Amino acid sequence: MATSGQSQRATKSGKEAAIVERTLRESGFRWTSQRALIVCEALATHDHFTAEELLDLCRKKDPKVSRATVYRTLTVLEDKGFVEGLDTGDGGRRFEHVLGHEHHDHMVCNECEKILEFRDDELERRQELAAKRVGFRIQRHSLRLYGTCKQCQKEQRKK
Amino acid sequence: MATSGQSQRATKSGKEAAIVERTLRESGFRWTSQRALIVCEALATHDHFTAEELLDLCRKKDPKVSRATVYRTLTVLEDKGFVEGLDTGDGGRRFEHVLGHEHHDHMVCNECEKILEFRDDELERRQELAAKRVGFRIQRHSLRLYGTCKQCQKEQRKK
DNA sequence: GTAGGTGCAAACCTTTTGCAGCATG
DNA sequence: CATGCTGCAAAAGGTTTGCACCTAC
Repeated sequence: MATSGQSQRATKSGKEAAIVERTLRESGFRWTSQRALIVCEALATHDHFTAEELLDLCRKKDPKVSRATVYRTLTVLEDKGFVEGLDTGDGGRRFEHVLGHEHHDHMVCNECEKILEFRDDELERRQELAAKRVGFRIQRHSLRLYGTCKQCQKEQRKK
Repeated sequence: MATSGQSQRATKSGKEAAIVERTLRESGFRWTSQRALIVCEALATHDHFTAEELLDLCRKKDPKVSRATVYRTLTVLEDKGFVEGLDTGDGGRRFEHVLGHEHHDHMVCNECEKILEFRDDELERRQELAAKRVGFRIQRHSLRLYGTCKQCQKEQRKK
């Protein structure tokens, strides 16, 4: 039951799961049914999910997946770069899958908690430049703008 | 015992503490000896401190300050913009005081945990621009570059 | 005098860990 | 069949909260 295909159709996320499988196997990890399920759910979610939410998703399909396994798998996925953790600023953490997504940054609405994604090449370039100036080698970065989204601004004006 | 001066000399951080005092009073908060102490220690620290470290600093001067009060005061200071919280990426949080500092961003070395500060006006401008494009109003932002600092790169090369 | 603030301890939440049993390679 | 992985429950951080007492205004 630990084959790559599972019952999923040959969708984009099916292909992506296969990439994860291959990479983990090549790194000496075993490919278990739990990992297949967790990876599948993580890739299928287009939201920014918490560990707990991912656990819930997995338990809908297999009620006995343990919290510890979800955490352990998330760690592996993060190490291998398939998933990226974002601090939400209030002590919490959310994850997003990276596979098949271009790099982007985030705007977090303080009112509705919505997360908007954006990208600006010039921003990326300036960061590289700033790092180069002091001889710092960037491995990854995190840019988050906190504020109020368009919709919530409108609602505030109504009051 | 809740006067603004305390025993501190009329230093920069003395003046700054007075600003915090005035602002909090004007917002309807009471100025207590505990808050004076916590603010004083937070302003005097030039490092990026954790809540626990701040508690320790405070307890050196008054051993009975409670952890809860430090947390509650940090929340107020953060709300009022005197202090800024940074997620360290590993689930922890550190704070830095903002008063008298220009805004800056951070590079975090994964090897030695050192935090370098930098600033780039063009970066700030591009962020504003990106926000404007989607009608987002920025309240604050957080940009962190994770990687390896100059020194640690050297040491890696030695090996 | 009365909010609001404080200290204490317990509660909370998220994440990690020890261990015995199980499944993969 | 050996090692790595899982599930469970307990432990470990870090932060928040309920409550009785205290203190600034």
